[in-house]
Amino acid sequence: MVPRLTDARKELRRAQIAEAAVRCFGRNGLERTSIADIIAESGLSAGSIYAHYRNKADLVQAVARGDLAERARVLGGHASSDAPPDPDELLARLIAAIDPVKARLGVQTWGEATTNPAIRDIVVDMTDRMRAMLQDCVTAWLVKVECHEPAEARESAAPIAHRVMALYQAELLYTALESLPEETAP
Amino acid sequence: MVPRLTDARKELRRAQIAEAAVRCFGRNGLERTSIADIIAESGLSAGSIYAHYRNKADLVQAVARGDLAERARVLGGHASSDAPPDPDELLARLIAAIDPVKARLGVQTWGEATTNPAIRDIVVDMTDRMRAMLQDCVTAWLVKVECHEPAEARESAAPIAHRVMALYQAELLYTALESLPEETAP
DNA sequence: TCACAAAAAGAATCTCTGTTCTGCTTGTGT
DNA sequence: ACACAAGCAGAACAGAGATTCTTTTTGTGA
Repeated sequence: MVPRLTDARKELRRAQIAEAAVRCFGRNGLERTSIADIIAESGLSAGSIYAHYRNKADLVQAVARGDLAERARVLGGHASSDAPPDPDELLARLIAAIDPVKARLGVQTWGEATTNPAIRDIVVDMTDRMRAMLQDCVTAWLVKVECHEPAEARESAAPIAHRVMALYQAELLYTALESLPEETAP
Repeated sequence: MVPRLTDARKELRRAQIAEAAVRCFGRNGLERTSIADIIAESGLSAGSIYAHYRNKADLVQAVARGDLAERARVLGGHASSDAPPDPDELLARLIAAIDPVKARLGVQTWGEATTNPAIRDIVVDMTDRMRAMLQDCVTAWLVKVECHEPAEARESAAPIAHRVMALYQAELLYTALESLPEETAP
């Protein structure tokens, strides 16, 4: 009993594959991206990809999870600053941080979620989590800046957070629709 | 030179095929629906389908166009009543009219639009048109109920319409995510 | 440095799907 | 009522795509 790729190395390969997949998905969509495309984009081979992901669905799932997690991370960063921004400012910051490629991937993920239970669970879970973070942020603003009572602030924050979330998602959609995917090299 | 299907009959067949396609798409998604699925759902045959639509992309396009057109029609009906509703009421009415199957199809269409220029154009065009209708409605409300000057009302209506649109689209997304597609019969 | 199992490459496979082709059937103008 | 082109069914085809299998390479613990 001896050799196996170190876990760090293994994770690196997974990331390499996932990143290539993100580029392909952003360019051609989840379903129109073939394994061959990902092979070309990553510079790896079929065997290698299947050694790291059980199948394409597994890869798509990992990519979707990663994308949403990153978006949540960015949101967390902008939301939990010392001086809580007002809701308009919060929304403006979130919108400013939107990346077109990720926006396309996100919207594709929504489409996939409508018929794919695994993806649906990921999207719903992440959306709920992000909304909760927004609510925290708005609550902090209500308490610190608007001098609300903490008890009641949390309640009033909920519908505001809901709206910020909705407006952010709509903006994600518009960004996705406005940006054209870059062509693949000839 | 003699016989050809009357135009009405031809349109009927197209509709029959399109409706079957809508059911399939709502259940399995745009890309995971095969022509065989649509054949089974419609009770027609490959030959017949290809006699009425040039290919699958053409059918998808027609379905997307039809779905968006219907949504615009519904919006038009709710928007252009004698007593213009205030924006909250307008939004509530739009949301109440959402059908889960159509919501799923709509979200799938967004996903497809991110990488398919033909679909993208349809979505963008229809979105703009719907936003304009909302703006008309909000303008009417500002003038008739809030007693604004018509000249300035149109301008102030724009951002309100934009927000109503965004909140409506977000709700479409939530409906699509919450509703599970019904299983196909065993 | 060595031994060897895991990992990677790339060919091979096998299924699935869009589209076309071949006749039979049906609706329409006369 | 009839003739005949269009409509339609269903088999056939071609191609693409996911996944697996075989062989070569590579990284790790001793």
